[in-house]
This record gives sequence, C-alpha cells and structure tokens, in this order.
Amino acid sequence: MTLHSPSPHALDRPIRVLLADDHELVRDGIRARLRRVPEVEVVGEATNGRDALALARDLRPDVLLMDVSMPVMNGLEAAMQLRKTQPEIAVLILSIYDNPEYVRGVVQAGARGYILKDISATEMITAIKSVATGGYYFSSAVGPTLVGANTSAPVEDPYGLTDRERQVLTAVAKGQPNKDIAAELGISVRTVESHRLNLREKVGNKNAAQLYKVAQDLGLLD
Amino acid sequence: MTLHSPSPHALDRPIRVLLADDHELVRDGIRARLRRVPEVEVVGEATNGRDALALARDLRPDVLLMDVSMPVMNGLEAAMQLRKTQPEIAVLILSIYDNPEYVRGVVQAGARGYILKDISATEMITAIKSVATGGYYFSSAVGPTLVGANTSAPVEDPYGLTDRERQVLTAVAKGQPNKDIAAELGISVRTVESHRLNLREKVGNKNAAQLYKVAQDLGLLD
DNA sequence: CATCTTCTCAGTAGTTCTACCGAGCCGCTC
DNA sequence: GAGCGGCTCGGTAGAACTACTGAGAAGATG
Repeated sequence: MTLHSPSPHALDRPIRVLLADDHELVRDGIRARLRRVPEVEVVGEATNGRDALALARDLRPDVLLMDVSMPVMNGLEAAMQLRKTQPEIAVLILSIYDNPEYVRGVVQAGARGYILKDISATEMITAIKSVATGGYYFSSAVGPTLVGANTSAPVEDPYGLTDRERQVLTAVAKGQPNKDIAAELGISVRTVESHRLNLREKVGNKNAAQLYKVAQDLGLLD
Repeated sequence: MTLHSPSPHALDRPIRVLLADDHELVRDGIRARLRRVPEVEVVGEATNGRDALALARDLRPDVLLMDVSMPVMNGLEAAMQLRKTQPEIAVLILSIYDNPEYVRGVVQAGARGYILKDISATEMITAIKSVATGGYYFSSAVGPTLVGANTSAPVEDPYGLTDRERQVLTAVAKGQPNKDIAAELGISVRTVESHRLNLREKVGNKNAAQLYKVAQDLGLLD
C-alpha cells in the first residue's frame, strides 16, 4: 500500500497552512479562526489555483486549504497538479456546495478532505489536523456518497422522466432488447421504442451504452 | 439532507468515549493514550458488541470506539444496531486490517470512521475529535476505496482482451457508433464489427448497454 | 519452417434500433 | 368541457448492429 500520502505530521511544530480562496472575506475569516490556535500557522495566501501551486512550491506547507471555485485555475485542477509535483502536501477542499456528488471528483483529484464553508471553527481545525496527520476528513453532509452509496434520497431526477420511462430505462440498461422489454411490460414493441426515443431526447441523445450510465446515476440498478 | 448524523460536539465539555475491544491489552493502551488528553474522557469499556450496545444505552457516550472483530457480536453488527437506536453516537471503527475493501461495509454499517491499530496517539485523538464534531475520518491506508476508486491495481483483465479490443470497448462504452470508432482508429467499420463480436463473445454476449458496465469494471473509463 | 494469435477486411443476410410521421385513450386540471 | 401530459400503437424508411462465413498480412513462438 504505497500511496503518495502526505507525511504524517507529528504536531511537534505548528501545522503550516496555505490558504487559497478568491474571496478576501473568506480568507480573513479563516485566518481569524486559525490565529487563535497555536498548533496551526497560516504561512501564505493565494487567490487562485495557479498562484496556490506557485506558493506551495516555495513555502512547502503541510496543508493546502483551498476553495473549489476560483478564477484562472480552480481547486480541483490545482489539486491534480499538486498530487503530481508535491504529493506530500495534503489538500483540504473548501466548498459552499453540500452536494455529495462532488466528493467523488474531489477525492479522485487527490484531495484528502472536503469541508463546507458553514462549519464551525472547531470542526475546521479538526479537519486540518486530520489531513495533516495523514487521514481523510469529510464533513458530515457529504458522508452518504463516501462509498458510492446512493445518496439515501434516490437522487432527484434531473431529466423529468416518467415512471414508465424509468422502467424502460432500467430494462435497457440491463441489456434487454426492446422485444423482451415489451413482453415484460405487456406492451407493444413500438411503445417501447417510443419510450426509448423520449428517453434519448430527455437525457440528451445518448445511445444504449450511455443509457447504462444514466440508469446507474439515477440509482435504478442493483 | 436530513441524515441521522451525530450531533456535533462543541468541545466545551470532554468528549465521552466508550471503548469496545475484546483484548484487554488494547483497551489499556487506548485508555493510557486518552488519559493524557483532557478533551477526551473514557466513560466505559465493553468486550463485545452486545455489551457495547447495552453500555451505550446507559452511558450515552459521544463516540463509540470499537473493534471490528469481537466475540458474541462484532463491531459491524453493533454499528448497524446502534444506527437504529442511537444514531447520535458516532461510531469509530478500529481494525487491524488495512484492507480498504472493508471500508465499504463499515461505512454502510453506519460508522463514521475507520482507523488502524498501528496509528499514532495523535492521529487517534484527531480521529475521535473528527467523528465527535460531526465529520468522517479515515486512516490514510484506506483512502483509495473511499470513492469506489479502483484499488490502484487496474483490475486484472478476467476476459483476456487484446489491446485493440480494449480500445474498441472503451469507445463503445462511450457511446460511439462503429463508424466513428473506425474513423478514430483508422480502420474499417467491418474490422470494428469484428472486434465488437469478439468482445461480446469474450465477455459473455452482452450488448452495448452491458458493455458499458464491463468497461467500467475494467477501469477503462474516466 | 510451421503454427498461432492478432489485426485486418469483405460478403451476405437478418435483426434491432433510430427518426420521422400520425393517432387514440385516459386521467387530471383549469 | 377544453386542454394537457402520459401511455399506448402503427407506418415507413433508413441507419446501425448481429451472425455467420472466409481470408490475407504481420508478428511471435515452437
């Protein structure tokens, strides 16, 4: 299990944190919070991903606390870059979105944590310590997707599919030809074709292979 | 997003921890570690999951630090029970196995963290604070499976596909028609059809929708 | 060298799906 | 009742895919 893990921080010296957020107000707030904690030291600030990378190279912080959405280069891209050049720096993503769907991409980008901007000072500090000591930290709101679990709420349907269309989509994703689907649902093949065409229109003209992905995203499988 | 989340702990009083491990030595070690930290208080100990549940009901701890393998009732079962009866208690699973595959089951059982027994005192305390404040904590070793990421090893090919077949499979899964695939690979449509037929034969006569799943399982996408 | 696999391509025939068109029935709502 | 949306079905045409056959070129392997 040789991962490019950040080197666990021993807490015998302050955790060096680099801030990256395009909003000065947010940076001020974070700095104010962290100033009261002796174990954490803010060593630099950046307003976009590109500058954050440059500063990280010079300052060699333990943790990069970074917003997702920033001009020039966003947090995800910066995290991916940093994993290649300085994997020893733990990236902690700060986001205003409590949408758990983002977590997947965030972790794949190499981040070691995902926290929301509305968390308490206590939790933020705990999160920083968590990633600095080699662990992964996630705000409670993003828990459900951690293991690819369907987000409890069956993922609201962004396409506006009807019940019948969902049935057909499920069958299509399972690989059944229209004839079989028609038999299973007790309707004509032509009707299945109609549903299928409507489906393709609603989800954006994907073909059979892509419909599988849509069905999966909607939690229709398993 | 109304989850059965543990109520975030404010750190204005000690974090009440209940220990559950069938090895006295381990319990002694953990207690010795936590005694030096004023913010954490061990309020009780159990040697199996059933006793842990009973004690949790009486003591109402903030965190249940629990081993996976215990007699009578193991940690996973206990975690599932506890989620039903006392979801406000954060379960932190302690394990000797660094096998990331377990994490899936652990989180689905309702645990909010997974740490290994070989972690440092610092990290253990951070982990306890993490789950107590409403977050999720995972030791670095278990990171790769967090988002259902393919466990580093690209999943050996159980079908014996050739390079060309993998290329075609990838394109098919992305939804490209044979004509486009042929153009992209600089070969004839008939050749693509050949590959496609061979593919279906090798993977078990799945159609386009199912080929997406196969491609995904083989890690050919993203 | 003989053999094997892989990759390449083609013929032929059949099935399935796509893309339009139109249409009737049902239940709900304004 | 008029309108709307969902569900149902059909015609026709074409595109795409499936299923079978056969076969040549290149490379690795024995």
